[in-house]
Amino acid sequence: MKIGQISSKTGVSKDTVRLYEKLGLLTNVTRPNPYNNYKEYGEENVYRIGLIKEMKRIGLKLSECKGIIDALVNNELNIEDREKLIQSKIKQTNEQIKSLQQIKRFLQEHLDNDCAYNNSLMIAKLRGKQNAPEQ
Amino acid sequence: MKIGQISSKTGVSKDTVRLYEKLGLLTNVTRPNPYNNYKEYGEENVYRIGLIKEMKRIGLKLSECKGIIDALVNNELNIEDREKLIQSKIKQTNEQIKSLQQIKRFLQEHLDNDCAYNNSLMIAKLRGKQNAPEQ
DNA sequence: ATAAACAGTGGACATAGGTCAACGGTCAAA
DNA sequence: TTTGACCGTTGACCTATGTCCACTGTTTAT
Repeated sequence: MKIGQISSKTGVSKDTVRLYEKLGLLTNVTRPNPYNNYKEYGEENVYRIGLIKEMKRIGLKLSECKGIIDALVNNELNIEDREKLIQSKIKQTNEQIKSLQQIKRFLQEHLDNDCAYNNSLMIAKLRGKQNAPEQ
Repeated sequence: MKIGQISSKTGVSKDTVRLYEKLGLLTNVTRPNPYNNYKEYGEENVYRIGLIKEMKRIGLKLSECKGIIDALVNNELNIEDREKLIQSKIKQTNEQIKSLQQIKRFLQEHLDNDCAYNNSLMIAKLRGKQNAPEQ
C-alpha cells in the first residue's frame, strides 16, 4: 500500500511514517514502480506502527521501540543472544510495571486519606512548610 | 538548603533544579538572605524531585508529573474534585499497566516461540515478506 | 586578601519526535 | 485534457527537556 493508505490505516501522519522509516523502525519499504518513485508499504509495517503506538503510549522512546522490534526479528543474533535480549526487555517491563503500581498505590493512599481524614505524611512531604489544609 | 546541595542530594543537575522550579514542579522556594539572592530549597523539594524521577522513569512527561503532584497537594480544589482528579490519574495508571503487561506477554510469547520452534505469527508479522529464519 | 567554589540570569545549543510548507512530479476522474 | 488528489524531498519550524556558557556577584578557605 502507499503512504496515504498506511497513514490512514494506522492513524499516524504521512510525515510520521516517513520519519519512522528514516529511523529504521519499518522494513521492506520498496519502490516497485519504475515510472514514479512512490514507496510501497506492506502489512507488516501496519503491524509495526501499531506496536510502536502501543509502546510509545507507555513512555518508551522510539529508540527503545526499535530495540525491542530489532530484538524480536533480528536474524543476525543467535538464539541465545536473542533470548537474553528479550529477557532483559521483559525485566525492564517488569520494573516499569512495578513503578506504575507503586504510583498507583501512592495515589490510592492519597485518595483514602482524603476521604478519611485528609492528612497524609506524603502530602505533607510534598507540601512542605504550609499549614495543614482544613477544608 | 541551597541549589548545590539539593542537586547532589537528588542527583539532578542544578540547571535541572532551576528548570523544574520554573515549570512549577517545586514549591516554597524562597530567598531568605537579603544580601545575596540565593534560593533556599526545603526537604519537600527533595521528595518532589525523587517522585518526579520515578515518574519520569516510567515515561511520564513533566507536565503529567505536575498534574499528579498538583492533584495531590492542591488546596484550592474541594474534596470531590480532588478525588475525581486522583481517580482519573489512577485510571490512567491502570491503563498504562495493562499496556505494559500486554507488551510483556508479547515479549514472553516471542521468547517461548523462539525456544520451542522459532516460528511465530508475530515475528512473521513484524518481519514481513522475508523468508523464515533458519539459524 | 585572594583564589576557588558557589549562586543567579540570560541566552545559545542539543536531542527527540514531530509538523508544515514549498516545489515538482504523477495519477485518476470528469 | 485538465483538475484535484496524491507522492517524494528538502528544509524550516515546533515543543519538551535539558545542558552549557558567559557574565556577574558572593561565600569560603587559605
